[in-house]
Amino acid sequence: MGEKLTAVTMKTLANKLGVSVTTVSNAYSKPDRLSSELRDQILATAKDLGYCGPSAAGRALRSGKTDVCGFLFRGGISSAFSDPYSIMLLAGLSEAVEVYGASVLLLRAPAADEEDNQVVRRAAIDALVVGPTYGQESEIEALRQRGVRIVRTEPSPEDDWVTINDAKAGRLVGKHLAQLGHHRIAVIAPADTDEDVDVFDYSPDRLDSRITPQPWETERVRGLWEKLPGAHLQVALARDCTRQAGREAAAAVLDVQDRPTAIVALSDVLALGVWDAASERGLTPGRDISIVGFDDIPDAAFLGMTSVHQPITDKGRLIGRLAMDPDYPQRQITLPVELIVRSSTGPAPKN
Amino acid sequence: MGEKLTAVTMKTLANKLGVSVTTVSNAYSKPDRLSSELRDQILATAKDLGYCGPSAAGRALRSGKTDVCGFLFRGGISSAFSDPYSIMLLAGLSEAVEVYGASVLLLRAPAADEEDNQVVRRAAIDALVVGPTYGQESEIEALRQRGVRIVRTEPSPEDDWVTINDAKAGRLVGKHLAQLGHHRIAVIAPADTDEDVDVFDYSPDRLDSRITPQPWETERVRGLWEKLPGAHLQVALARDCTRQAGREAAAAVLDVQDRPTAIVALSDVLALGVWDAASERGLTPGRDISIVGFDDIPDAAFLGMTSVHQPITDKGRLIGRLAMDPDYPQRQITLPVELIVRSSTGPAPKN
DNA sequence: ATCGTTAACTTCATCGATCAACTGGAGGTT
DNA sequence: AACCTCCAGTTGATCGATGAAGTTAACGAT
Repeated sequence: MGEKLTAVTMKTLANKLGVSVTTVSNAYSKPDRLSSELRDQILATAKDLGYCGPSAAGRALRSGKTDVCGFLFRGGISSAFSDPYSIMLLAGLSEAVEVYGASVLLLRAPAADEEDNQVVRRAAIDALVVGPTYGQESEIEALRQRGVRIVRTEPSPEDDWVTINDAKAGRLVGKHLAQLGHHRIAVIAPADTDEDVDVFDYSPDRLDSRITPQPWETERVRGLWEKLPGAHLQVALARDCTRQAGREAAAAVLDVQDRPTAIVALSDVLALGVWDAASERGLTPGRDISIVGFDDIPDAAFLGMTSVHQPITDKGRLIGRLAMDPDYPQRQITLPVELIVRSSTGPAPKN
Repeated sequence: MGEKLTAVTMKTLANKLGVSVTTVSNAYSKPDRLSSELRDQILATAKDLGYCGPSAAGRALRSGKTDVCGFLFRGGISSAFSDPYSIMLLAGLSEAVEVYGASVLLLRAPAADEEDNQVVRRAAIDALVVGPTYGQESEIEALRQRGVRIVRTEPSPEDDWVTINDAKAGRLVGKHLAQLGHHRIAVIAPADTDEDVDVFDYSPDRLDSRITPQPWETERVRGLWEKLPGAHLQVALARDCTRQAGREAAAAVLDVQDRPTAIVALSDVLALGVWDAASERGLTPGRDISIVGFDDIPDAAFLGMTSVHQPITDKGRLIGRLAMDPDYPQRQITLPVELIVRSSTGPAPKN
């Protein structure tokens, strides 16, 4: 009987007060278009009736604004949350987006073999942040046509982006290791595969053929290679981008006769795993073996990891700003990188 | 001239194919209501015209479903991302929510002193996950009236929840420390304040008056107290729930004449800070001083922290299920806790 | 006295999709 | 032959709000 048969809408308020629906709408979104007395009266009545402001759906449909910024994860959500890099990026992004009164919607990108996922197409968003390249460009294209602004973390001709110079990051590491006299070097790269750890001698083509080529990965290795002419460069593929996977991959290159004198992990999470693997074998990082990471996440810095710093949180903030503000002047941005030398690297052992 | 004046909608498709809009709609959401030939034809045409599926706004308005689950953060987003607990919870939540084809929307709860934030009211969500209690119940109430399902991480008469028995968690720790012979104990509690570290002798009332009473905090201390009759229990308030804050708070209780023999941090992140503070003073956890945390996060487990384990990711998953499935039978769930004894606790030193 | 302007509202059309109810025909029943 | 059912669609109303374009009345300027 006394059930709530109809929801409270602007119409309810309008009828009760004898004003038009538009006026009620204005009370919320354009306060200067009506007398403040009436506005107060409307808001008071709203509170009385339990009306909690304009419905997002109606508003979104009519005005086309949702005040939501999508964040597209590659692979599973779990992978995103297991890497401090993603988390810090997300933190910066949220912070910036919040300033515009918007929120962040986490979207899972379908894996390459999944059928097109409706989750992304169905998202009600004003802008979409796309992480490291991910096959399904057609979905993104469709969203773009619908007026969704796209912001990427890698250069792209059509969209806005905020990135770092990954090749330079690689070169910084290469130069550092060259100066320390390292010649036998292993690279740990994430591969997103279930297979066993795979180790092979580096060449650009071979790397591309083994992993879904992610620009940030190939660029980093390329830069590294550039500054290490004549070095013996191996690549070990890690199952995914986690500490444990880094540990396993490192094990594969450490447990051989002529182990490398330096190990470069393409991200700090992997580098932490390398550290674990080294410690377990009684090797002291920086003395018996050099370890370098990328991204300079706090956990690694804390241990004394030599790493290429990038302003991750600032990157997130900038991305958020680009996403929410179509008038922000600079729309394709490269942030600086810097090698932070700590205790995990040292001269190559002389044996 | 050739600008895109009108977006491609279902109407566009319907006109082009000479069918009704409803049929186009059905092609997407009710495939069994039309012949598969026609459906294929519609989808093909959609691809041709660059139509990317039903607009979320229209769909949300008419059907009332958004396929979005809100997650309300207390305090700033930054605090949420700085605690592995939140992140693991979020990971589990996302994973579960995804199964229902939905996504997670991150919402920042306004601080107590901010004016009501529209972000929350404007959110287009089917369900809302509310973390540790947060003042603005009226906003939540309004959403509830609009049909948004509320799921909490703490017991609540009106809503669904998934929680742990915090008092029991406290008792487990208390019992453990009692058995080890500890009598001088300090508790590190997060306070969300900018003031200096504050240390005082424990009593339920005093604790409540110092911090915004969060049930999980007060319950944990209460349980602890229960199993430590006659012990000298101090409380030190940490600025917030970060490692650094834990370190500072621990410093305040360590740098005194009769320092406690055991320190209980109300969360593992804080406990890590305590560990740092102890190490800096040359104290070995488990021998010179015992340290206990809660939540059993990987970083702490890795170091050997004694902690009360709770299935955080599963908690997130369950919360997601409750949020997305109104028919899930059990709607108020208490998950088990378990004390994991590691190297950070040991017998109280005899001096 | 007339015109222009502004404040404070109202009217009307519309955003894009979905639901409830209905239709025409093919096929099966009794 | 009359009746029922199911399939494959159609029609029309509607979700809740907002932008564009009026409409008043009051006021000041000329």
